[in-house]
Amino acid sequence: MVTKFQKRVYEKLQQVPKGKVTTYKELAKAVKSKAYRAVGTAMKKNPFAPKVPCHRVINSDGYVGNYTAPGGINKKIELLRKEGVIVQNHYIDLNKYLYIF
DNA sequence: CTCGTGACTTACG
DNA sequence: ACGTAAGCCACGA
Repeated sequence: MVTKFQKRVYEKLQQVPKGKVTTYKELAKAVKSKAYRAVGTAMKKNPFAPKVPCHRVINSDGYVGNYTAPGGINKKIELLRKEGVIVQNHYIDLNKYLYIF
């Protein structure tokens, strides 16, 4: 099922424009919560894909993180590059691509 | 209700 | 700088 918490997260995530990314931390902050891990769990579920761009969510350091969908982490990077995001060795330049709500 | 798990973060040695 | 441990929250069994 889709919990209220997840809805909030997905809604915020949809605000991230193409060519930009956000971090689990920022996303959690955006929903006034510190459930960084729960955010990750929500992405894993992602009942609204591809409506919800879960591939635009990365770790606070710029590391792409994980990705359970078919294709794995590699696919995630592909998608990001297609959107114009430069990804190097699983890392993204937050100063250029981090989207702040 | 309690326990275990995870697409995380921060602190410490 | 790097690896490990602890802290965190939400969710399913």
